[in-house]
Amino acid sequence: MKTNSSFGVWPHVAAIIYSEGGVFGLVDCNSFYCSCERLFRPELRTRPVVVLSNNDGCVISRSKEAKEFGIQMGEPAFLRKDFFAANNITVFSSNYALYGDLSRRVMNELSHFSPDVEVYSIDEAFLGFSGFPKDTLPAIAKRIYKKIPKNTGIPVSVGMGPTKTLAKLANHLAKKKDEYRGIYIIDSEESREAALKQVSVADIWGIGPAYARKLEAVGITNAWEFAKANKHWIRKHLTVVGARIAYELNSIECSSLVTVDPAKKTISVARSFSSMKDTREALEGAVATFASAAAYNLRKQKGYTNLIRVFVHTNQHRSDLEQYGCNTIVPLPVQMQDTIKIVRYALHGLRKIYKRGLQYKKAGVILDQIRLESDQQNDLFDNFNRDRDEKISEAMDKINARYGKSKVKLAVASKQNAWSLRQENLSPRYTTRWQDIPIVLS
DNA sequence: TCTGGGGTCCTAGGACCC
DNA sequence: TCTGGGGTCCTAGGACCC
Repeated sequence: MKTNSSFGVWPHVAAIIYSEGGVFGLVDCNSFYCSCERLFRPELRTRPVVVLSNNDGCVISRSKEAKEFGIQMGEPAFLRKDFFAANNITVFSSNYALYGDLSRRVMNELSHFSPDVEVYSIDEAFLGFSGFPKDTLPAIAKRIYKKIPKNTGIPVSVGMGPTKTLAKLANHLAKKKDEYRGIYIIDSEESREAALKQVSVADIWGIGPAYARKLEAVGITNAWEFAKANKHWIRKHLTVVGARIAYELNSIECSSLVTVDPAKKTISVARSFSSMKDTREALEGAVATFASAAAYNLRKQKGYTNLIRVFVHTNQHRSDLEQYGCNTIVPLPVQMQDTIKIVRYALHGLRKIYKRGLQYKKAGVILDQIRLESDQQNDLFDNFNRDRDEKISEAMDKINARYGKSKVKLAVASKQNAWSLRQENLSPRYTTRWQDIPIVLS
């Protein structure tokens, strides 16, 4: 490919560089899940706290105090059980109903600071500040830093910069270095250089362990060196993804704000079982339940799936047991969205891969090739009663919305409680369940 | 006994079409 | 002797994110 631009093989970059320079903010909640739990347990405010993943499997959130104990992200909880007890570290099972609700409150507060908010994940958002006078940014950052904890109880860090990657990097510094007191703003060449020199390549947004290893192997260790490195080398070894990151670190915008959440292209539901399962019936119960949940999410975004994947595998951490893992693709004759058909095809897939006599630890269902309703093509030879099955799903959704999740489900999804989660330290749903709302005594 | 879950994007290669 | 080539779609695998 040959172009006239001096950007050679990156014409898309040439197109972007001449657009107006923006300003982005990244607001990130500190130890989000731990902060949510502490909100209703004020006595824990200065105590070490950790939150565990589904099934109480591994550590997924740590308070500052817990990090100081050397507890790592992703550590298996059972290895640390005694350590937690010995050091008086409070442990919570994850409570997504609570975190989701508090996340909505934080995002709502953030929308008061900018008309352009990209909710990037449950605990962070990008804000657009293009057109805001540069000298107002420090005051805005300070207001966000104070207002969010005041109004929601959740502490945050604030980063700002001319690209999303720089805002993210600024946020990283704001959070990691106490001297910045939760705020870092890149608004000059000096502040950009100072920031890049303090961040190692592995901590750049988009650089994972594999890319970091490649960079370190050629002597590139921090973000400043990466930004200055040869772009052809980067393009070749880190693909266009790496090249975009390098440009963004040089204040050249390659990624813009996404303020409407796009429809998902795949929807997956998968769980590890709290204890291993060996019967086909138990796996059928799990797969039917996962397929039902996935189908419900599919209908929520008004999508239709064209292809279902089903997978199962044994416990990979048990070298003493026979290992087996398999996934299968079930192409669908017509696109579909109703629970009854999706469960039927998912179970068909399971029967193809199920092997007798093994101890299964995990299963999952993935709906793939999702298209929007408006794109739907009717198949001339469609011999299903689409109308009937879709009406049943619609009725199930209505009943469940009114009387509670999973009040109505397919019989097969009730087969044995194969996949029930272990949640030994679950907090109440303080904000989303009437019975769990805290009572204040005056 | 016990090791999470849900996504996206990029690339290379094959199938298929005209 | 000479045995196309471009476009699109799909998949698998790898890398990344939270």
